[in-house]
This record gives sequence, structure tokens and C-alpha cells, in this order.
Amino acid sequence: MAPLRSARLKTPPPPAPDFRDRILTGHCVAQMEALPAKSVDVVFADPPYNLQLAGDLHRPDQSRVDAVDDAWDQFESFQAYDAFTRAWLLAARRVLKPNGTIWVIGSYHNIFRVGAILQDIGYWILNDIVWRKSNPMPNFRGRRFQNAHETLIWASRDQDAKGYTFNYDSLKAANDDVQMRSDWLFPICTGGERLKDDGGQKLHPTQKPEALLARLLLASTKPGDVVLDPFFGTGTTGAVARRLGRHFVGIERDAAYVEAAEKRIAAVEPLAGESLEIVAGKRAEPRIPFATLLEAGLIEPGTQLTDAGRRHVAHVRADGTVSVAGEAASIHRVGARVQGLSACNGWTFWHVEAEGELKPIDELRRLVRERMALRHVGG
Amino acid sequence: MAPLRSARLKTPPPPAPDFRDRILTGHCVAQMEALPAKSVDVVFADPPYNLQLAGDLHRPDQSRVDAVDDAWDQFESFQAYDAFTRAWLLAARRVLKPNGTIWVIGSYHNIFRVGAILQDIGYWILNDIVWRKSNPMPNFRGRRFQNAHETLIWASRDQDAKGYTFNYDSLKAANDDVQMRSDWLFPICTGGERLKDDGGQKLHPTQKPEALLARLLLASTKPGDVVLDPFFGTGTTGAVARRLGRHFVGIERDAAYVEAAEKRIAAVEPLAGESLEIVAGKRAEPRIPFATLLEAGLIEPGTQLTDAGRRHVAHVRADGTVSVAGEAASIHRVGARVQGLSACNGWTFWHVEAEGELKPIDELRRLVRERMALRHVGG
DNA sequence: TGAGAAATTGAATCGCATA
DNA sequence: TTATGCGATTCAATTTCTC
Repeated sequence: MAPLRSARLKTPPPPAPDFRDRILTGHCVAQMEALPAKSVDVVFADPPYNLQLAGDLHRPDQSRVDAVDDAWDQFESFQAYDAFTRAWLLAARRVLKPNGTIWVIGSYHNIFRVGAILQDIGYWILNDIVWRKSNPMPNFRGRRFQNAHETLIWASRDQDAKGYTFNYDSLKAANDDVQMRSDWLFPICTGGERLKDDGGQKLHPTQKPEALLARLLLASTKPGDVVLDPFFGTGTTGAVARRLGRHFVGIERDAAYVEAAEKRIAAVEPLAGESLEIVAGKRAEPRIPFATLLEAGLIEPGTQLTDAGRRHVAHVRADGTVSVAGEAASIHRVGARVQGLSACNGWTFWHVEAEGELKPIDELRRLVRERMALRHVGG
Repeated sequence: MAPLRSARLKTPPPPAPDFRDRILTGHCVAQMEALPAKSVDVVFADPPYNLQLAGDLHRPDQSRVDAVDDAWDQFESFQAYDAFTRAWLLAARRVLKPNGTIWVIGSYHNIFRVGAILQDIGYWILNDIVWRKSNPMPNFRGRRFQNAHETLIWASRDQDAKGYTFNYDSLKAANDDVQMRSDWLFPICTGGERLKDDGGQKLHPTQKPEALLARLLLASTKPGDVVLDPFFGTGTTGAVARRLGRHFVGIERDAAYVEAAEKRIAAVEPLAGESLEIVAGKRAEPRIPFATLLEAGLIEPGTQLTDAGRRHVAHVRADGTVSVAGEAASIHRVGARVQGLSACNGWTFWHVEAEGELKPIDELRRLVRERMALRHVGG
């Protein structure tokens, strides 16, 4: 087929200048309109949230909270915010390949408007994803629930687009052989990962954690894919894309952010092809032996494990096995046996009693993983 | 004051028929419009979101949307859903007390539209809450993330309504003394809690767990409050409200659901009053002027007050003010000034010397409160 | 140099009663 | 209705300070 189509052209088309792995300085809508249509595989967007903050907020120790009061987050009305949102979402849709998908992150201030407009202009929502923050800012006045999460929407370009990329098997393998859920737990971006200016102040008010970007890129792109970020900021998307062997296109208005992003991305060491395979596969999250929970002191030998319905009881042994009626085996095997099944995910089946509530031992494993991730960043 | 107002009325108003603890059969908008304005404390709504139900949707004026056939396109469906949503949210807002709040639960299919319309018609979002399902249904096709959560929006009737009920201290105490987060973990409604028909099939497709309703009612209502549920279904809201000593108003079209709900609620044993008591925080304590400590003889004019680090010294004056360097003001103002802050809690900042030890004057305030309580009990 | 204490900080739509 | 002033309110993690 391809030769036939080429034959129609009198001269071959000039090679398009490669727009990949660059940061375009300017307004996101104008810059996206200058890009070729149907040219990117995934869009990740972290748009302004349109926070509407009244006055200053102080912590109980009277220190002032450094709020996001930047001019780019100020809109006159919901209507103005909607018009802006519609414009950039339309521009992004033109640039997306037919099987492309889009990610947008936001909070309750803006995400409902974003989601409704996505639906209005033809995107088809595949999932909403909750980023649960392990260390969110508290609610200082005690007037609401602690705002401990943000929301991401993942959508395909069209309702009938079935060929979008979703690396189901590698996600499942990375998640101890259970499907990846729609709620993800990550710490906010702090410490060494957080970019600072010369004065040691945060360079960008809303820098996102690389782990979040890595999860969503590993889920929805293949190596070599192109990821467009129209609100590039200090380039988290570009840094993670480069590390994971994906191409990026960044759009950013603020020259200081562009400069910081370029420096940051240049310092990223791309993973070798083979480790990319591994990252995409089973080792995206480390496998945690049950014994690690004992080693970490999160569970004691002799502890009773029960299922959610308290129908079965097992005892934890010091060697990392569990026993029922004198017979000991792994949490998975014992879980399967008491249920008369051939297999069982012991991590979600078994629970421990903590403060009157049963909680799955999977929560303890998550704690271990968080600690490991933090240690890794720190080292 | 009350006699004056009564005097204006020629005759006492006829006793309004009590609409509480009843299930009204009919369309939610029409039934809400028949309720008195500003009469309920909280609305909980679990609206339909399946766009297949579009044929049952009604316009704000109650006319039936002309759903021709399955040839509806997406745009028309969203429009119809939006009109329906706007209609019932407006009707609910009229019925809410000025300090009332509303809860709406939904999934990514509808929650973004609900949230945007809430904002459009004047509600003010307080939190979005994620219900993390501990046992969600798996994704069978392997083409998306496991949809493991639903979203609730909690909103006040108006932006400037500050007097809504939020039992912060109660929630914090129940949560191991850390403030309650915006992500809640509950199992889906199964087992004995799930209502079944004669054939053993689930009676309602989306019955919500009572634990979820209990959490949100305990957070946002007081005993005796009225909770309106315009999509009552099989009456989870009513059952939990009755158990927790709250009143309910249910609206439901389906007679079979109404019958099941009535039976269910009648079987609920309300908790005794004492187990319903809400943990009261310091805000609920009676206010004690500093001068009361002098009147009670617990502190003498001329006494030296210092902060915990003995960096600052103030002198108590007979009128209940304190002075530093000749300038007198309240314990709070002076505490703020010596620290160079805009605010300060003088009760915890200032200390008195007693038996060689510094103790905060807040302890003296506690003594006064105890005496008041005793006197109250004695009299 | 090390251990422990103290300070800092993060997308935040963050009072309420009385006069 | 508006202005005033009391006095209540934070979690996790990192970084800096102190002994």
C-alpha cells in the first residue's frame, strides 16, 4: 500500500524537522497548533488548578503557608477557566494519534470541570486514578477532611478507539500478580528530587513526583513513544520519559522553568534497553517476601492472621511461614488450602487485627515498599 | 425576643405535618419541591449514572426527555444527564438549610458532570472523598486499571457558609488521633448486609455499604439532624440514620424498593443516646475571660507571667489585662506582640510559677471550668 | 563526629461569638 | 449588618541545629 501512495507524489515530502525531545517556549495552545496532527502517543497535562484562596493561612505554630498564588493559576471565573480548558484540550486532541491517550491531573478545584469538558469534546474516559499522598499537608484549621489525594483522568481520543496502549501484563506482574488498581500511593515530591533555586527555595510550586510519571508512562506507552506535556514546568515528564526510553515534547511559557528543565533532563541517564524490559516487567516494584515484614518488625511471630470474614485463623512463624492445624507453608499456599482452592493471594487474603480493625497484610507490605523507595532516593 | 415575634402573628402557625422518617414515593425533583425550603441538614445522593437510563430522564420542567431510540449520540446523552442533574441539585439546594451540606457519590461516568454543575449553581466544594474498595470487581478485559474506587463530593450550600457541621474532633479520635483523610477504605456491600430478593438475587444493583454512610453521617451531622436522600433505593441512608439517631427523608420511585426499605428500616435498632455522643473539642468548651481567674482568686494582680522558655515576662493587672514594658492588652495580644506574631493563644503561651515549676495558665482555666461544671451539677 | 532535638515545609478554595 | 477580638488549629518527612 505504501508504494502506491508514494507514487502519487511527484516529489518525496521534505523530512519534517524532528520536534521530539525538545522544549517549546510559548503558550500551550499556540505551540500545540504548530505541531503536526496525529503525531504524539500520549499527552500528560498538569494544568493550573484554579485554586481560589481567600487570605493567608497559618499553621498552628503561626508560620505562614507558602500558597500557590502564582498569576498563572488565577482565572476570573469558572467560565474563563472552562474556556481555557476547552481550548488546550481541543488542541491536544488534534495532536494525538487516533489511538493516543491523555492524562490530566487535578484536584477538586478543577478536575470536575476538566472531566466534563473532556467528555463534551469527544474524549472517552478510561479510568480515573487517585494519587494517594503518603505525606499530604494537614488541614490546619480542622474544618475539613485532610485533602490527601489528587485525581488523574485517563482518556482515549475517541470512544471507539480500542487500540490504545495499556501494558496490562507488565503492570500486573509488577503488582505481585494482581491487577493494578485505580488508587496509587506515592509520597509528594520533596527532598533531593525537588528542584531548588540558588537560595534553596523550591523552584516550582507544584513539582510532581517522578514515581507518579513513571507509573503512568509505563502503563500507557511503549519504548520509543512520544509524550507531549503542554504544561512542562521544570520537566518531570521529560526527565522520566528520557529515563524510560520514551520521547518527550514539552511546552512551557516560563523561561526560567525551561532552562531548569533542560539542565535536569540532560543529566538523566537513559536506562539501557534490557533494563527497560525489566522495568516494564516484573521488577517495576520489588517483590517483598513475607519474612521481610517480620524483619522490619511490622509483624511479630505468633501473630494471628485471619481472613476478612474471620472464618480462618493462621499463626505467623518466625521463619516467615504461617501455619494452620500444625501445617505450615507460605501465606499463599495456606490461604489456598483453607479455602479449598488451588491458588490464593495471601497478601490480600490474610489480615491482622490492629486497633480493633482487620487490615490486610498487604498494607504492611506497602509500608515496606515505601520505606525502600525512600531509602533508594535518599541513597 | 421570642415573645415579640410571636406577638406579631395573629394566630400560631398550624403545626406542619412532620415529613421526617418517611419515604416519599415519586420523582425526586417533584417530591423535593413539595418539601419546605431550608428544612434539612444534609442531603446524601447516589444518583443514577448509567447513560442507558437516559430515556427515563426528565427536563427541569418535569417534561419527559424525548428519548427516541438507541440512536442517541453522546452529546445528547450528556446534555440530558446534565439537565437532570441540574434539576435535582437545584431542588436539593432549596431544601437545604443555609448551613446544610450535600454529599453526592459517583464514578468517573458521571461524577465530573455532577461536580461541575454543583459549582455552577452555587454549591461550594469542601472535599472530594475517595471510597477505596477493599474488594472491588476485577477488570475482566484487561484493557484498563481495575476500577477500585468511587468518588464522593462534599459541598456546602454556599461559598460563605462557615457554620456547617463537621465533627472534626470525633473523627480524629476515631482515627488514632490523626485527622481523617480524604481517602476511605471500605469493602463493598456483600454478604448478609446485601438485600436479596426471593430468588436470592441482589435486590438493588448498587446498594452502598452502611459503613460508608455511617462515616459520612457521623462526620457531617449531629444527632437529631435530618438527612434527605432523593435516590433512596433500598434505604441504606435511612437504616444508618435511624441507627445513629438521625432523622431521614427518603424519595424513591420504585415501589418494590420502597417496600424493601420500609421493612429494612423498621428492623433497625437505634443506638442508645449515650453511644451517640460526639467527642467535643475545645471549641465546645465555655469561654472563660482571663479576668475570671482573678475574680476566682486563682491569680493575683501583679503576678509575673512568662513563656515556657522564660524569654518574655508580663505582669497581670487588676482589670484582667497584662502588660509588658508599660503597654497593656489581652493575654493574646501581648503574647503575639512579644513574639512579633499576628496571633497567639495566650492561654497556652503564658505560664505562672508554682512550686518552682512553670505551668500554663490554661491549667487555671481548666480549674475554673471544673468548678463551673460542679456548681452546675450541684444546682 | 554522632545522636537527638528543633525547625522547616508541602496545589489549601481552612472561625466564630459578641457587641 | 458589620466590626472587633478571642483563641483554636498539623502530619510526615526532611533538614538544620545543638550538645
